[in-house]
Amino acid sequence: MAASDRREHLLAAAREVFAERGYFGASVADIVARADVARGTFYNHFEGKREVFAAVLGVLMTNVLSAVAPIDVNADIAPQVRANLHGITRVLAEAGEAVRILFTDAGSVDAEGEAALAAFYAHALSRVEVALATGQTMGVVRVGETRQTARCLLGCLREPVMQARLAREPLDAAALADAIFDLLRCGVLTGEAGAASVPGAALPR
Amino acid sequence: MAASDRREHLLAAAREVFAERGYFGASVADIVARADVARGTFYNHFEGKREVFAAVLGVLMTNVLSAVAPIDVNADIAPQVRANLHGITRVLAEAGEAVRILFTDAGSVDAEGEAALAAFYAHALSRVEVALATGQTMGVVRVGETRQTARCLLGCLREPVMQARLAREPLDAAALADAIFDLLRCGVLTGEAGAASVPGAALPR
Amino acid sequence: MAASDRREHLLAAAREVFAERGYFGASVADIVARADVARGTFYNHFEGKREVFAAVLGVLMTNVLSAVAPIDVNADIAPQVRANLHGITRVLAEAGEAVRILFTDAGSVDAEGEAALAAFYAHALSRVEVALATGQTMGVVRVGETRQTARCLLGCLREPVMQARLAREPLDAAALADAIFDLLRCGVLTGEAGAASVPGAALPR
Amino acid sequence: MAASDRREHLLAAAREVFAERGYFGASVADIVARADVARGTFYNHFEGKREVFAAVLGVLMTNVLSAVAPIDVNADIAPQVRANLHGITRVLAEAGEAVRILFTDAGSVDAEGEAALAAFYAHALSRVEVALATGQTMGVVRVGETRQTARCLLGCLREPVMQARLAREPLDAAALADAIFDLLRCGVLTGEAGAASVPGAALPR
DNA sequence: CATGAATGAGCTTTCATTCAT
DNA sequence: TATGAATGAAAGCTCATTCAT
Repeated sequence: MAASDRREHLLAAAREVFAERGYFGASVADIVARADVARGTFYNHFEGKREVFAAVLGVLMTNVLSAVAPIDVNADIAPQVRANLHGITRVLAEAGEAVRILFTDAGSVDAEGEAALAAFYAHALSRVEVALATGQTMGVVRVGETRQTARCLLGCLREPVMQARLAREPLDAAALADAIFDLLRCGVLTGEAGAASVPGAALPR
Repeated sequence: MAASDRREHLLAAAREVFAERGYFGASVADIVARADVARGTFYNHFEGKREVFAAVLGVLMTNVLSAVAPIDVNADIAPQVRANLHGITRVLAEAGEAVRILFTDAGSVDAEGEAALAAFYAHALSRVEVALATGQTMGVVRVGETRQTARCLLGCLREPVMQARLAREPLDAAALADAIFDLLRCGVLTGEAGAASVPGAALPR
Repeated sequence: MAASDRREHLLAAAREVFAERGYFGASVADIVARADVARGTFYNHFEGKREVFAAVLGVLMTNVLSAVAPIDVNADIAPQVRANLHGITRVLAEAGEAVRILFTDAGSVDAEGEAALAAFYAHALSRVEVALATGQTMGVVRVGETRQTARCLLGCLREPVMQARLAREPLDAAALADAIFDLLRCGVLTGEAGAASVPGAALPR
Repeated sequence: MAASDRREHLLAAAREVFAERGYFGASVADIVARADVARGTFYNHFEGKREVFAAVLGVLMTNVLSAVAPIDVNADIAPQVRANLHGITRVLAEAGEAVRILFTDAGSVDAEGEAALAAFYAHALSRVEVALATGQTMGVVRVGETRQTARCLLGCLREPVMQARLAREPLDAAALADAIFDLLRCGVLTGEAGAASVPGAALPR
């Protein structure tokens, strides 16, 4: 078997095992048993358990990020946002159990892993924040704070996915995307479908 | 020292250590060192590492749940929702680093821990769903799917809290609660502050 | 068993195993089997294989150095030198097989070990060199180069000891000490028992 | 490349690697990397790591032994001894770092290696002992014990060489040979340059 | 109850060697 | 003969847990 094929084979096995047992619950022995290779073979292709986890994680991160298309500001915004939401939820649904690697384990491996995850989220969130700010300038996003809102939107993606996994129910990517879109449309998009008043000012506190 | 004090003392030490290092990064040695007691003493009060973690987690879950007051349907709904949001975010902010125990580690310990977490979330989410359904009946919540929406709302709480932790920035509980409330008000609450049209029907799909 | 007794017990076992198999041939499993304790017990008392080796080596170095008494320059020099030679060879003979730890393994463990050994020898050799220089001033040591000579004297101790071990013959400490002393007396000590002429000048080169 | 050239090439690479890292610190991977050949090629030319080490060691042993010329009993003894000393130290100086292979690693590989080394030394030492005994018969060597003395002489060669390496200073072969020769001349050679009295009898014990 | 030394299963990793190409 | 991916035995080490004091 060619070296890169073997590496992919091991990567797939590792992904399965990490998805099933988590980073700490998975042993290199589990991975090589799943891949049906000898222990040493694993170490011919990866530096160790830590590195293969990073590689698996990297694939997941790339998949997610590549599911988001840039917004064309000259076209209708809402359909593009909706398409992106569908794209991401579809990727997450395709990842199946492996989403736990990205959403649960990545943050609990070690300090370095936490830093890598922080960098990933910082990147993703800044894209969302920029999009929100741009939308505000264009008048398609209601004015207001963007940082917490961006994080909330991320949570709207992450949480339903993880909850579906916890509840052992299949993830309906389309339904989730629509639910989030509805939240967005009636919540952050202005215009005929949006809110008439400035949020945070209408109610006495 | 009385037995129950000793237990509380160990529990506090365990909470600190788990918050700093995570479940797998924390050792019983760390906990007893933090509590300044002998190893054996630990096992006089807890069955083991697994159980003390469950106890720490239980306290956190109870704190969060107890921060939510029942909605009085005869009074204004919105201010009550807002108060509850402020209550939860305040509790989470007070938990500080320990939120990682609830939001990150709890789901990666083992299958049993995952089941416990699933039960906790099932409980919490069902309360939100019931509230949403009640609100729909009362006409204060827009009609539509409730399950994914409830999960999204949970994500709106969890994610900003965890992102603040990852970014090593202090959590501004009030600002977060307001941001979520704005999302709610313009997104899921109907009436004068909400959207005029039925979500999901306005845009061609 | 008291902690320090256990440590001594393990140290003795380690010394035996290292003496028999050498640093790399010895495994921690061998040591704990010899000491008849569990693996973990070993790690309660030593940081690891490397450290227990250093501890064993430290004992040997201390034993050797403490076998050498300072020379009293107001008394006869020769008998004191002779007594020191007997002291060292006796210590080395008592060490038995363990001399290989000091004379063979210490230098091949790693760079750090080599540095430690270099420091030990630098210390020991500088004492010999100072003694030679002092002797030259007093007129009891023939004039000439001291550094290589000091190293030769060290070799006169080390080599016969190691050769006896290699030949699997018991080390006759007294006979060795006398042989070295004879070499010294007729070679480096001047006076009636020494050489009459200046070395290196008598023969054409 | 011809088979024997390939073998020499690997042998040279192995010698360098063993000299730098020692037997246990060196891996076959290091050797083939140094020789810039594939792993399998190594095993086409040598049975394994153990054998290539033996081959490297054999070259070193041969070099050292061949540096010693037989003594012509009809000519002056002293200059011949002196020439041999210079020959050996020159060979050792030329070996550079590789002397550690002969002087340090050879004895710590395994029981078989120790036996090989014992045989080498037994051979070398018996030549020295025979020379000493012959010298005694001829009256050019002082009477007395020869075995320990022969070992001491070996130590006078080995130790300064190793100490120079440990101290990371270049080996001055000529100076060392002279120092040893001075020791010999005033210590073991009788006659005009030697000691007047019988060693071991002059001092009260 | 408090203590802390002892336990040992289980982990990650290394590396000399093999063998199909 | 050259190659280099695959092999797997064996190593050092960790740490949750036990139990005699």
